[in-house]
Amino acid sequence: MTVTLKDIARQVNRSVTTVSRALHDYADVSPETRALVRRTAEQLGYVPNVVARRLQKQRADAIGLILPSYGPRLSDPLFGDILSAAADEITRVGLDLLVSIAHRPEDEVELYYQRVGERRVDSVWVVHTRCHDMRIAYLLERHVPFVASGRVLEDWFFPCVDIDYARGMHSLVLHLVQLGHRRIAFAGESPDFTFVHYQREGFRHALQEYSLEVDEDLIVENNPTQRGGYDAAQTLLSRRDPPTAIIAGNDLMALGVMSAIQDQGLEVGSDVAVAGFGDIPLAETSHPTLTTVRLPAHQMGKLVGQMLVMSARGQEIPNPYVLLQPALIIRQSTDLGLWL
Amino acid sequence: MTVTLKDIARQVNRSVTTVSRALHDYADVSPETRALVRRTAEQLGYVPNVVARRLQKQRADAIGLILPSYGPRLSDPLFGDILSAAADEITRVGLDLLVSIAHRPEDEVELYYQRVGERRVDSVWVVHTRCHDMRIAYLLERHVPFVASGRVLEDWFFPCVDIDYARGMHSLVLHLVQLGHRRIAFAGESPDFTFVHYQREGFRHALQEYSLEVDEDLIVENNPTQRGGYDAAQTLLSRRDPPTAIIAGNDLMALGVMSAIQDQGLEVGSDVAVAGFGDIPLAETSHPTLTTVRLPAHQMGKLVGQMLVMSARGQEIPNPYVLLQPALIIRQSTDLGLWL
DNA sequence: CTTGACAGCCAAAACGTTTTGGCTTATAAT
DNA sequence: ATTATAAGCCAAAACGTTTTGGCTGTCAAG
Repeated sequence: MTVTLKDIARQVNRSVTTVSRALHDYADVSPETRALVRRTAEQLGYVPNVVARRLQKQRADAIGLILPSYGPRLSDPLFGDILSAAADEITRVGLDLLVSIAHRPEDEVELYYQRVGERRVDSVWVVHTRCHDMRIAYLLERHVPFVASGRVLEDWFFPCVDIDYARGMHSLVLHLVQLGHRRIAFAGESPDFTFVHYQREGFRHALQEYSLEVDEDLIVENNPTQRGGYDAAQTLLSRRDPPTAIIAGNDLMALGVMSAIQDQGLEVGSDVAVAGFGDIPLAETSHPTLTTVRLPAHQMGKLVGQMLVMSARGQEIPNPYVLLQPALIIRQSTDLGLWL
Repeated sequence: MTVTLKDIARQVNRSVTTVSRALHDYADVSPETRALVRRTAEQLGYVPNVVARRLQKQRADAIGLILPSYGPRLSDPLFGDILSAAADEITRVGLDLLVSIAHRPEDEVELYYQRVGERRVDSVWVVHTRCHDMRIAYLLERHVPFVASGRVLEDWFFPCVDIDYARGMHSLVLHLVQLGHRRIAFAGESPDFTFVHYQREGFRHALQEYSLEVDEDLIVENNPTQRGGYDAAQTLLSRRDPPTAIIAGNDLMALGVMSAIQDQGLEVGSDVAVAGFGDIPLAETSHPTLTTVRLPAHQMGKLVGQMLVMSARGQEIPNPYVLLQPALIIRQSTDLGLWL
């Protein structure tokens, strides 16, 4: 049925050893034999059995990704881009990318342990880090190779790619300050997540740098959805001294913020400025178009993928700590002059 | 370093055979031995090596998904739901889900062959079928086990889950006809895709059923994005006898259609009715909210996952052809009376 | 006392690769 | 004529598991 090295060996009257070595271009195989083996393998339709190879080589040739079903949605446009870029780098070199779903945080850590213990994967990819991430503590403790997309606050050493949210926030605040805004709000996800922490930190620092008072009541938390943005904006706008600008933790929230403003009979851009993070496709086509911080998703995925490959091969990662820079994209939601 | 059956065997003074059989609850192991083995395995932290097991059992215990990077975006909200539901069913029973990325259609078929040939996977998942799908022809010809989400037009027999787009379209047209619409347009993706074919077919049939003329000029094709919907709507509205209702092939396109209508100074719902397919979260929060055909994404993923598991195990699939029914969700974009 | 059944155990083979260490044979150097 | 070198090949072991077929001893039935 399925063709093995043994079949080729029988056909060409050589040993399995020689056939294997011929296919791997070892020097101790004569050119004639090599050619013969090659030809026969081709003709018989030989395909190496990766499972056998893995057993012998004691490597899984695979990378694990455990997706929290409760956490970052697969449908997040940016995450989709990151994932496909990383998957590309991983499969390009013949490794597999295994995707599992975890329903509860406890399951998640358990799954990491299983996957690595069972030798299903050589390295794992940790996404959506928290400030104090027990997954990372666990993996470090067990010496499991991994790469994280996202930092932690602890001073631990591990390969990690992240985006400089603080700086993105800084340029956003500067932009708003230059437009004359003095009361700026931030509505983001739970600050347990590292990126939200850095968004908040960048927010506070920037305000201070421009000598604005940091009003903690203008920093609110909600779900990372349109609904969450909508609700957060309603809360903010119903205060007796509402903000004149609202920065949302992601673009979907920003769209929700815009809806809330419009539902209150106010105009986005003139009455209240709005900005988001991400630059998803919708940001460009919303009404008004959305000012946002463009996150280099593809680049991030590509880098993570490359680092995961090195990690899985047990190679040293030359540059294990990368911080990517985002770009400010100014559109109508903060600058009405951009109305066509 | 890593604990194997041999280590346990040495420790408990039994053979590897007995240890293996003890752990698998074979009857020819005494209760005492079984308990001893269990305890020792636990204490030593034994985790079975799945690669060795796979080699012996001649199964990959894995399912392959090859995602066209050019085709259905991972970021499609519905696809994300389908994927996570399917991944859940697959990983729940200990199988792996392997994700690869294909950049060109040719690569894709090649990847299928490789993955199966190399014994990386036992079965594959074909998504986003075309009316005449060369992947399916190929897999059938080579007797590769697979499950498709989506039908083909040929009368081939293979396990497949799909959604009854024609019926969804039918209920949408009925809804619009009841509201008095006589000139209804459809803007969808390329009819090469099976689901678009059935959307169009359902569209034509429904019009005929309600004795409306089928104007082929009102059936247009564009990209499955907001931009595509926007452009399609502009084309349709610039005709000398424009439609009074536009059905879009998916919700993102429908949002684009709404933008185009609004940009022309018309009102969505009163001047032109709009409807979509999918019921993504945005549909509920857009202005106006979007009438749409809700597609049972989670259910679909779950079913596909279960069928893939059976397929990978070489089991007979009891019900290999399932057609799921969608539900019409009426909102403001077709029925202004629903404005709050 | 013999026979059969059964409980409990295990050696060995198998899955398909890669690697190790050596074995020939031929050629070149002494 | 011997010795060293190299080219070309291969048997066997290893990776960790499961399965096959058989072995030994005990006990009950005849």
